[in-house]
Amino acid sequence: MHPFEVLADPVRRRIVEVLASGERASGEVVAIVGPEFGISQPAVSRQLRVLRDGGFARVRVAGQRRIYRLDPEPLREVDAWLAHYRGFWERAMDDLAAEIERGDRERRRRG
Amino acid sequence: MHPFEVLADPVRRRIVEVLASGERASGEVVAIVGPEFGISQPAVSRQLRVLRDGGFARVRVAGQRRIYRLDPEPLREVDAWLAHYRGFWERAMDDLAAEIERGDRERRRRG
DNA sequence: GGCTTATATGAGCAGTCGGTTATGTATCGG
DNA sequence: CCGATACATAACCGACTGCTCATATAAGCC
Repeated sequence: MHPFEVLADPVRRRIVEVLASGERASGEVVAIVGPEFGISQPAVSRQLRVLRDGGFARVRVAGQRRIYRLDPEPLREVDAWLAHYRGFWERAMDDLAAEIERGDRERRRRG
Repeated sequence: MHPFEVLADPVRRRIVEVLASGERASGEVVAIVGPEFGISQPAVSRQLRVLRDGGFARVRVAGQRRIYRLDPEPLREVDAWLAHYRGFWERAMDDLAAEIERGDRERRRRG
């Protein structure tokens, strides 16, 4: 699954957010995210699986707990994809700035 | 539609790519993207609509043509979201570097 | 005006996604 | 061992996505 596809779901984005603050057991993620979205334990568990399969999360078994930890790799991929367009939008920003500048001059000229 | 949701589709990502290289008429986008994905004109047209609705593209009417131009705003949103995690993966990179460093010392020590 | 070109939209349909309930599989604790 | 706990998976289902073909809309050209 493509990273963007994984991040298309709000529950998964939220889980990424949660995991970014540190490792969490599956049950902890359920306790946080479940109520927020009004979804059940299996629903969260499946989203964790998608994150795993998508490379966003690693699991470690600790007794009866599964500890999830964020893997930054796919996020870096997204960043790399985005980097292609960074030049583009900075240029657009410059154009906008130039436009505003031009408008200011215009208004000043008119008084 | 959330930017990530818009970018979840490969056809739409490709169209963003195409538009990043400059304005294109709808028909030009169809001519490029259609064959690449083996999809019809209406299919491309509908993806252009999703990009429009998602704020990724602006249209200008020129006679019977519709000229599409990329709007960087949603891309910047994605970048902003990602920025929260940039620190996280840089830290992860440092950890990895430290790990490699440690491994190197280990190997050196063992000869 | 009537034909052609450019593009969008409607209707219909198969496939996928994400949810639910029910159940399976380990591990912990007495 | 056995019940409780933590988590994953199975089976099912409704909603949504993205495609197709057919058609609508509007401008360009003679």
